[in-house]
Amino acid sequence: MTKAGRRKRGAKTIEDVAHAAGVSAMTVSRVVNQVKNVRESTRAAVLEAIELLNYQPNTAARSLAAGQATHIGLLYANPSASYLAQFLIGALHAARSAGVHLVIESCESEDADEQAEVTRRFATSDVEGVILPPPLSESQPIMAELDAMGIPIVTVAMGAPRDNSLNVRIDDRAAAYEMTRYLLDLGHRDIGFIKGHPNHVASTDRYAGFCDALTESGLDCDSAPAEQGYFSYRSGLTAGERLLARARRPTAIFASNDDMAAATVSVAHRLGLIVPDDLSIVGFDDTALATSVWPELTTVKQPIAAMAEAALELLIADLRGNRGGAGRTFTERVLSHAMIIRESAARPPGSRKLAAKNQARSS
Amino acid sequence: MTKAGRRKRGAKTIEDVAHAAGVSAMTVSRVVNQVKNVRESTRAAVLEAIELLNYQPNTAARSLAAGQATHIGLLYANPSASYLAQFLIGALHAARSAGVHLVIESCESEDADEQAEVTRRFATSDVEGVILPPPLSESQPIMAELDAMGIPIVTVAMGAPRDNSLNVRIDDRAAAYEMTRYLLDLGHRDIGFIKGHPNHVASTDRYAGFCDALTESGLDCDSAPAEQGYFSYRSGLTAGERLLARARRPTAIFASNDDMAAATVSVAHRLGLIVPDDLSIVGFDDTALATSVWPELTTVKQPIAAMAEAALELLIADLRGNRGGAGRTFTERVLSHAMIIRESAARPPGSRKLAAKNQARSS
DNA sequence: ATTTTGCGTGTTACCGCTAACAATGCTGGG
DNA sequence: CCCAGCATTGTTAGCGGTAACACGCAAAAT
Repeated sequence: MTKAGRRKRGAKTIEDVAHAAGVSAMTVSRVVNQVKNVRESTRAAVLEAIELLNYQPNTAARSLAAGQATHIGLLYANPSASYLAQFLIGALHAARSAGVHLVIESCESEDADEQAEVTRRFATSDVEGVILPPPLSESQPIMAELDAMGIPIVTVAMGAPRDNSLNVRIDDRAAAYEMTRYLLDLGHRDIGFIKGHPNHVASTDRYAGFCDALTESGLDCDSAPAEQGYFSYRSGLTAGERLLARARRPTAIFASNDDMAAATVSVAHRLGLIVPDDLSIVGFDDTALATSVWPELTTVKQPIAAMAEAALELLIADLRGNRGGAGRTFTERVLSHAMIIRESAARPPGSRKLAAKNQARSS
Repeated sequence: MTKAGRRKRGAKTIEDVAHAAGVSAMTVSRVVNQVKNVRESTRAAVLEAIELLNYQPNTAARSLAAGQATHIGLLYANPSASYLAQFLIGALHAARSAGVHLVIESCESEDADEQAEVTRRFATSDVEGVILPPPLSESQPIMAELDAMGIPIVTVAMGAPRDNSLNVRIDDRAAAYEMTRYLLDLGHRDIGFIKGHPNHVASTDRYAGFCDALTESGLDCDSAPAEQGYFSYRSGLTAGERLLARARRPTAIFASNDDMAAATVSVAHRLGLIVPDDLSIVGFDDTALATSVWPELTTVKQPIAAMAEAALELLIADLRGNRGGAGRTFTERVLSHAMIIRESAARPPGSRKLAAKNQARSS
């Protein structure tokens, strides 16, 4: 009677599985944790029992017994809301399968001292590793503080890898190259560019990719119209206005993220330009904003949730592996991006017939 | 030596605290869990020891021992990204203090059968309660499925409370009333309204609040220009266009959420109208979009994160309390909203002098 | 005065799982 | 044939808490 005393309704335990498979609990544990030294036939029997009973290990018991990491920190600072939402979803998903709690905290300040302060308070609680999504993945003060406390870090979308650290990113340069290539193939020759925040390495990479494509097509990148932006909608407004006020107006604009692309769409409309007939506009990130404006934005999709998952996996692997004491080494994971073609880009004005012809060809 | 064998670096245990306070571990547990029957002096001693050692209970051990809920489900369907981000942050925060894991899943389908299907799969995993933020908080199929499986639900921002359920919301009607009152006080008499999704009770409430204020000022609500929207940016575009195409153009527009307000701003700009000089536009929710458009939106702030926290707390309290077996009863929590005055609303055109005078008065 | 309450606290026995070690069985070398 | 050496599996002892119960003692009841 004590046996079922405090147990929850119907939850299967490792003991149930062990009994069903005719082995000991320890063996089941070994199978579940992919430890070697289990005979193939035994493993199969256990797996079958697990399947049969629909056994799901109790994460609380697991981390208690193993003394494993249980709290992973996530420090963020106002990226676009949709970026954050997707990132959180991915992180949460990974956290769940790893049986780990996510402790999230915001750090909005730009001031180095204050960032360090927030970080210290944060790290003093009980996080055993920290995930740093952009833009914090570029913050020196935060990383220095964490390093000093000996807390492992995994950065996301950081361009300048540090020694002895983990990083997850996409190939921004290649992605920007592809997008530019796409515009060039469409027939555009006057392509304007809105740069991202100068502190982000991703900004530089995207611009580099843009130039790669231009150069490849025999165009001079330095003479291509480019304006500085800061990844915000507001900055996109200004940059867009400048670009469209130029004597020789570009027929296409490539903004370094969707927020700035959306702002440019708004500017174009105010000027009475039809997108994409008079002007093509493309973005980067494929955040929710890309599909909420009209026309919907052609953009590059970053696998944000997947990146968050990868980051957490990397960190946990490091944490677990590191308990042995061996120093960890630099690890990076590059996930793949994807071009998302929607309605905001088309052939440049004056090439309609060509457009129609090609449309027919491609269908 | 076995004593410190598997223990993690420096983590304080309940035993440490007990020793420091000169009591047993059980007593510390009682203090931590706010159980009664602890003498005041003992409690103080324990609290002091906790403070001193900076003790933080191990959530894994706690939920293992108590057999408490460990996984709370969160089913969502594309609300605006910034709403979701904020909601997740709040939920995560509360989940952490409760030592509970959040299991989140999306359910985008509008189809009843499919919703039921997703819900069933979701609930079959091991969630012990489910949080339903809008718009899912209005979904009958999902709630019916969950009810059938005996899984407690807490809805957020649902207008039509069910028997035997938990709900968290703000007073949409009062908030909309206040906002309309604000526009009226500014001098507006022709105020257009963009309604929210007809399936949401919040939409009805907001419109009711709008009417309350109008009626109070002796205006007829039925003759006030109102267009149907669906909470999306796109629907705001259409509604905004219709409203501004009217023969008698409103001097102010109250959109039922920020997305639609932002869309209306965009339409106004396209028509060459200056906001707020020619036209005042206000929104609802205070999502990130409100501050990313220009001019920044005057809006109503929903305490989204706090609502998520409240929802989780309510659910957990129910879960814990319910283990006794007593049927749970209807509980609702209404959080307070706030008016956020920014730059998108001003006095109607033609009342500049009055505006200046009042400005002076109010400062 | 003795029993009854019941409050405040300690003891014991787990929760479900895994580290460390022990035991078992098998292979092959001396 | 015995035993080292290895692969495989079982046993024991917790991880850090909490439920349930036992216990001591003062105030209230008989």
